[in-house]
Amino acid sequence: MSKPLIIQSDNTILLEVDNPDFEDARDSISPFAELEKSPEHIHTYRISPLSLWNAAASGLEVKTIIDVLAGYTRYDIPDSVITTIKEQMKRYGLLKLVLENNELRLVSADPFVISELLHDKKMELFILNRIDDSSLNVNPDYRGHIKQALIKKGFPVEDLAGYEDGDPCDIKLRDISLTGNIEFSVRDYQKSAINAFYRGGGKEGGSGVIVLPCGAGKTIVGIGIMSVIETQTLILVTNTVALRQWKDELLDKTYLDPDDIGEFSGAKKEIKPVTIATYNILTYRKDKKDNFLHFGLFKSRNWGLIVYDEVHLLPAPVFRMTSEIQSKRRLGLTATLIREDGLETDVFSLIGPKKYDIPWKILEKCNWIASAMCTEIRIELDQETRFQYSIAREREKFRMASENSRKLEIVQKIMEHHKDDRILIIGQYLDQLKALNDVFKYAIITGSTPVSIREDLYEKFRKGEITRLVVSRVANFSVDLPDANVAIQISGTFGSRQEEAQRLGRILRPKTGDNKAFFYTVVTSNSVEEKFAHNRHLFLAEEGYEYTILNEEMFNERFL
DNA sequence: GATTCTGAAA
DNA sequence: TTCCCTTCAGAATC
Repeated sequence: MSKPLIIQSDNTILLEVDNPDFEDARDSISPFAELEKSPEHIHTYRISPLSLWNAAASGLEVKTIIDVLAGYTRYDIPDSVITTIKEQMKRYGLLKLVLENNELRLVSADPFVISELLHDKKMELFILNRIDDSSLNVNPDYRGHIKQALIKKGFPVEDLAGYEDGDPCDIKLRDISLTGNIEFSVRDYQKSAINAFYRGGGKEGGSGVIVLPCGAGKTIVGIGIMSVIETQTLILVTNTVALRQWKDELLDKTYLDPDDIGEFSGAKKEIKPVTIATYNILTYRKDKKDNFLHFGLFKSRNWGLIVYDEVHLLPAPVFRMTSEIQSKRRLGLTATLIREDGLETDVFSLIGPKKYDIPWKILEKCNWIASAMCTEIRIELDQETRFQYSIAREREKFRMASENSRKLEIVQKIMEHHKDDRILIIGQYLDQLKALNDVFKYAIITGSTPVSIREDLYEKFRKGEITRLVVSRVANFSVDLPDANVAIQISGTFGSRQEEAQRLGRILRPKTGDNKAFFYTVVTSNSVEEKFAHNRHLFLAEEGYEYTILNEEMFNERFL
């Protein structure tokens, strides 16, 4: 039997999907390579510097990587690829930040690296003086900036300068959760994540990112880490619902007193030993020229740990603030390290390297999340719109294809097929959703739906009083959106992988019975939408999900 | 004092 | 390149 991998000298890896070893090979290479393309038969992965640095930081060794590649490759591994792996892996830790004699020092075993830095214009600002061949004394105020500058030069610094402990805070986990009275225990993979973060105890275990899918209990990991470090903690979240959730979970899973947990948002400005704040309020400015009004929150207490929830959404100004507080322990939590704005290296150097992740498929096997069947249905535009489309300007085409009115028929057929299921219909355009709702008269939730009505509908949906819910892009943000077992996507943003992950996450909470969920995407064929839809698949393919792609004829055969 | 509305920013 | 959602502060209203 031939092997599934072809490794090319441009550092790409071709992976054959129909090979019996496909799944094993995929899971083995994903810790150090990023998926780039995923059409039907051959997937393309890339071994990039960043993916190798993250791998090095999470403890993977060169030998392990080369053994994996050697085990699955069809032809010899090109020498240049082996060289790249060795070189880049070595780069992580080639420069280290350490604290010696109360001075912040950049040290390296390689004197040439040190002399290279001494002759670099950009580094002049940071370097105080040269100590010897292997170490430089640098300005501690620029700890974050130094790491940012060096990673751009291709040197991911290993930061061993240690952390300030922060004021202590008694955070103990309960054995039994308050609500529901169920015995509460941290799952094995959550324990591994906590240990990975705290590896090395003090110095190494100070900062980094933990990657877990939606619904896998990132909050629990965060709380677990808080209970290990036991220090006053600042938690940053994306919105007020998440804020409320963190608070509820903290009260439910730890012995913290409600008086010890503060809420820092538009509504309240409390600062307590554990404080939860929104990104939004931190980046608030009266005027573009103003300073950030609430920047002081970072320094208002002697925090020992800063938690960044949904680190892939971290706004740029918060990065800037973060570079000022590199002596604080930092934990990033996310479902995907992918940022559409390419700030991945900033996450690496300012929050920290990836410390732990686990493929979704493995959680699925253990039934921690539901298994999902993904189907994409491609349909034509009707004759009239097709003509309009052909003469439309490029920028209007995407919207026309997205709002293809024939999508309604397909939605209807899918819903008939899933008569007894709980269905979310997710779309991007309000006009489209309203048009759909004029026909079906289901409950609809958009940004302008008041919170009280949202909660009422969520509640009814949870109880099963209503089984269909039409939602706009609120589906991407709203944390309290109830779980369903079928999602139908009728339009989406320009190829956002994140969005796809988020929306699939909506149906992944474990189900009673056979633990199955269904994810449908309806796309206009031969249009720009098709191209973008393809890009969205990338992330999911990386996590091992397959898409069945049906044209209208095939769809009708299966669904009638 | 609490709620709801508004517009701006991202 | 889009459109949309969210959040904030401050004003208006109860």
